[in-house]
Amino acid sequence: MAARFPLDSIDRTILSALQDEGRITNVDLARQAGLTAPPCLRRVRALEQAGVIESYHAKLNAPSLGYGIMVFAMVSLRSQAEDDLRAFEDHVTSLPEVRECHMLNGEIDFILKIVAHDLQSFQSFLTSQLTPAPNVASVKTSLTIRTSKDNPGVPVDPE
Amino acid sequence: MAARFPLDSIDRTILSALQDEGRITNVDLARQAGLTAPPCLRRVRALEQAGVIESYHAKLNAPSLGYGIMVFAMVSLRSQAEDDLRAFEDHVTSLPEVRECHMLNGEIDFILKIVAHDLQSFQSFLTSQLTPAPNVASVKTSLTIRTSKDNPGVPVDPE
DNA sequence: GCACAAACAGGAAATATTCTTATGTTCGCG
DNA sequence: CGCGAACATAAGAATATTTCCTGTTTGTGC
Repeated sequence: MAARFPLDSIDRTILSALQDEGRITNVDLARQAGLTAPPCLRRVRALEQAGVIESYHAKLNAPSLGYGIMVFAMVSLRSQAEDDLRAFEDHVTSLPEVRECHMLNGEIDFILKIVAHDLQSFQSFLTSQLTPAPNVASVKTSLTIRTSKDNPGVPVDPE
Repeated sequence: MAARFPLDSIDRTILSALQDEGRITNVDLARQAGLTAPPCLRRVRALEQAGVIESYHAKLNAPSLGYGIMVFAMVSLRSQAEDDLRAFEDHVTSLPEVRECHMLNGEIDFILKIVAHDLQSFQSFLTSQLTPAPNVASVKTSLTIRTSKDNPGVPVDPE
């Protein structure tokens, strides 16, 4: 669903509002978009169908759930053959502590966003699950001290 | 709202469901949690109030909105004095292309997640907004080739 | 140029569903 | 036995969703 779609100004207003406030009611959304409820809902459904809206999620407070640690890991592999890349991706996909995995260009092959309950459990995760994984050449990790900006998605220009 | 809160198994079920599916109806959520609607809604409201649920967001398809490029930028500053760190954070907060800004330990001071319409607009953003910013010592950027995992938030263990 | 039909998008009204509040009821505990 | 906490039931209000209708635009044939 790569969704090439002609998005007009009303669609963008809707998308921006839903990205900011995913549980806004359709009535309020329609008001913001300058529509009545039915056509607004039709547009939302069409945007979902087309894959422009991929999903909806609650953003949770990690510390409240016992996750006090967030780490970025820069991983380099020994082989960059497609099969080996896939194998690594499959491996990290199966690890719940790994929340994001992005393949990069340059010397670093992957950057991972990892969460953990505390430093100790992160260390044990690192040495038991990540560093010894097949084909891993090097792992450099950096602890997050604080996050000053964490906006979802992309800017939605009114246009 | 750092929210220390005793979360029982039902709360965790609710949080997990909302993190996965932010627009689930309270009726369905209650069914999953093994409750009727009213106590389920009370719990959701309490979790929102306590800051365990911070917000809700639609996840949008970036390419559909014309954002084909995602980049990680590793930034080092000349001074790590708190005022200088804050100044840099304030600066990137004002840049819509920068979606995330995390302060790290070690040699790299910040990692930024940046989106752009294309390589050209990213280059111009980089050279006009980021590299020449006050106190910036070095910026290393890595283009995202593909993202194989992009899960929201944290794992929610049933416990 | 003009009439017409088809396709499209929005609005109004009606219905179904959900949310929300008020009011009992049960259970565990002191 | 009384109390408080948490849930269920029930009712009313708000919302979502469907259906149908209207206006506009587009393209076509005369």
